[in-house]
Amino acid sequence: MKPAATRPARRFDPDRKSRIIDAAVTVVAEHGVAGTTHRRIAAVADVPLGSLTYHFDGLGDLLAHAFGRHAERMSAIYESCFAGVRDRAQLIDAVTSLIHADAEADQQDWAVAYELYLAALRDPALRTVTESWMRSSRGVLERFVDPLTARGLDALIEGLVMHKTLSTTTALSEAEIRDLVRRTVP
Amino acid sequence: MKPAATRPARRFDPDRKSRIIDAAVTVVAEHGVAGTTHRRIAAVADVPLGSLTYHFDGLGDLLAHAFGRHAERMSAIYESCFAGVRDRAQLIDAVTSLIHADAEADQQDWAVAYELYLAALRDPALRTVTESWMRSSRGVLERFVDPLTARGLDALIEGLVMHKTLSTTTALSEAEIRDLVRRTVP
DNA sequence: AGATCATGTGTACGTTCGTACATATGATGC
DNA sequence: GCATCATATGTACGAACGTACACATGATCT
Repeated sequence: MKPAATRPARRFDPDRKSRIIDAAVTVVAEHGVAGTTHRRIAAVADVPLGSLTYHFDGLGDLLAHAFGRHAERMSAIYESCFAGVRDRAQLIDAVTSLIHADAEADQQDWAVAYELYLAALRDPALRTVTESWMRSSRGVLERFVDPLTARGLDALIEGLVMHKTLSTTTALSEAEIRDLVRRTVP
Repeated sequence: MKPAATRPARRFDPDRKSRIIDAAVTVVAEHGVAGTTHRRIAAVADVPLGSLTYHFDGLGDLLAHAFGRHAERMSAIYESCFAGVRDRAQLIDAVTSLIHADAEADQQDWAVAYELYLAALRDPALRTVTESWMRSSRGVLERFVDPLTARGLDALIEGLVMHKTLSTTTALSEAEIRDLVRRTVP
């Protein structure tokens, strides 16, 4: 008989490493990079503490993986958001809905993105992640508009979402957002 | 005779509290909120460790003061940047130079601002600081344009500066920035 | 079935943190 | 000049952190 109830002894958990990365993203979303610790991630992923240092080369390495995964997910969201765009009007609609949060990206997703930006500002090892994410999002926009307009749209999205996320009082209406978006698209 | 050279015994330092706040801003700029500790601030301000808990009600209180001071300084920069603006062309020039970092705000100032945004996202006590700072910067712009345009400009500034701060590779030229700014100003 | 060994985990260590508090200090009233 | 007390500071403590490592575990091979 097994030594029942003494040890869960959960072994052979094939996508444990992947689950740890997801847990790390969750913890960053909830507590920020500053509040992200091995122990919290382990608790969310439901794995022992030692499992983190076993699979990853320290907390920095784990954070890099987490941000990388988040960037991939955000890229996918961008991709699907602009998938059916055919003309200028549809592009404006897509950007507007992305900002107005009718799209798939919620408040927490953007919060993680901002955490990444700030972390990358101080940790050069994360620059590759931000660079590739920016290139990806800009690349999607460049299918429809010239590079400069793409930069402008990217910045406008970032800025409006950030203000929307922070400002508790007065949110911009969808019509107002569309108005602003339309101005930057020639 | 005094017990020379044993104790500096620096007492009655009238603007010590203010100096501690400045030191806190410096530490946040260099190490981020995550790397901001009592001990580091004390070292920069050149005061004993106990002085921080004496003058402030914990680290959170000190951070709030630091962010408040930074917001004031940024408001002053905005103010002086738009002081001589008379017409649309001058407004566009002012915004462009603010983004292009010919203005007084340097990279570190913006970094602190982003730290504040992120911290406020999780700490409601900091919301008052961000709210007043946003109201202030928006108020300056609203002297020249309608409220919606002010929001758009504010977001564009934030987004472009953020991308500029992060992206190491390709920076936008001043002419390109001016082009984008001109589009959002009707 | 039993020996073997790569794979995985519990625990303990050294460090650093925020904070509290007993004590030192010097300005002030007598 | 001396006692007094608000002001300021050095130090110590408990908690939480990242990380390392000795040991348990079960798949694999003979």
